[in-house]
Amino acid sequence: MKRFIEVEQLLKTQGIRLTAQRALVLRRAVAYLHFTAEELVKDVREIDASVARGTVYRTLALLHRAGVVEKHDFRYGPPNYEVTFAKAHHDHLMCVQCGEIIEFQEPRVEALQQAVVKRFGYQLLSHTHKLYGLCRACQHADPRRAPKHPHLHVEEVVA
Amino acid sequence: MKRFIEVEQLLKTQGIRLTAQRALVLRRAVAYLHFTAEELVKDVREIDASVARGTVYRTLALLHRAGVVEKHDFRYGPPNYEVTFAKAHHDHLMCVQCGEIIEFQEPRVEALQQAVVKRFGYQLLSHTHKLYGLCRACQHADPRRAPKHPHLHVEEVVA
DNA sequence: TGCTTGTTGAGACTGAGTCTCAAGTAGAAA
DNA sequence: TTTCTACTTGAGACTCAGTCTCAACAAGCA
Ligand SMILES: [Zn+2]
Ligand SMILES: [Zn+2]
Ligand SMILES: [Zn+2]
Ligand SMILES: [Zn+2]
Repeated sequence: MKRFIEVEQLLKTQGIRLTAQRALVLRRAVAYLHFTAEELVKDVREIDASVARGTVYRTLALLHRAGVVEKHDFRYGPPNYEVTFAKAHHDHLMCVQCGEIIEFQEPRVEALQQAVVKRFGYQLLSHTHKLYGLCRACQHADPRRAPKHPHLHVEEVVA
Repeated sequence: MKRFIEVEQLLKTQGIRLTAQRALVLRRAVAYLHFTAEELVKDVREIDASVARGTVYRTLALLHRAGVVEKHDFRYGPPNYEVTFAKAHHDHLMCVQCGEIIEFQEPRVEALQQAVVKRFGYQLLSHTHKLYGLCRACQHADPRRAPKHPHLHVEEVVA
């Protein structure tokens, strides 16, 4: 809820109108850690079926432009979105077997990125750094047992 | 041409049949540094219009399974493929303005990745590390001049 | 030669995302 | 309030990349 209100204020300062539909989309988005666009569509429409798919996509794009939402192209499954507003920068480690996503920070890598771009005369704008592997459980489990990239993590349930 | 023959031999040891269609797809693929699936379809069909789209995709998947081709999801534009067979591991730096792609190696980052996964008890299988920024030219150029993510780099022209 | 299996072309199909447009709001002005 | 304008929306058609199906077609083999 706190995140929701912070974002609400940010949008106001940017002159972006927070309609009822947008508020619902945002409220559901901040409830997730990572989510796909279609998951969010489904989730939102379960609460209010009159909200059109296009509206969810438009709002997602809006929030992205406003710097509230980031898009992650994980190699397995469809792209993932994340409300990164008011969250420290982090990169991701994913279990290719069960789909668990871990967020990590590694300042030494971030520093080396600057060194790399300097080598080529580039100005660094952004980066993605994703590690893929097997979590401890999946290293030992029967590979036929675990489902591939299932459910996403829901942080809290907002009514 | 050398790469083509090396790959040809690798496929033979894996018992994968190199049909005329597959050979054409492969021959065109090794001519590129990075390419999209649809670009390769177009390219191949310009030489032999009887080759079906499905065949190009199937061959790409085949080469991927054989460890010959890698897929890169750059954030801008459609996914890119690369024949990485007999090439040293590298990561990528992309200019978001003109689309230039630079390959770089940074062993210290590779080492730190191992440290990260160890922290979480993971076994590292693979990773992607992409830096996005502005090349020297685009930092100074009028932003309206340069086209966005254009042409891909062709390494050699194979008849 | 026939048998078996793998491969292909053609085209239907899918899923994710975009676009269009008429109808519906929210403010701002009067 | 009413009116004007600009923004937003729902509905659904559309696009594009990629996948699937299947009948026809080769390769390799006995
Ligand atoms: Zn980072
Ligand atoms: Zn995250
Ligand atoms: Zn690397
Ligand atoms: Zn490369």
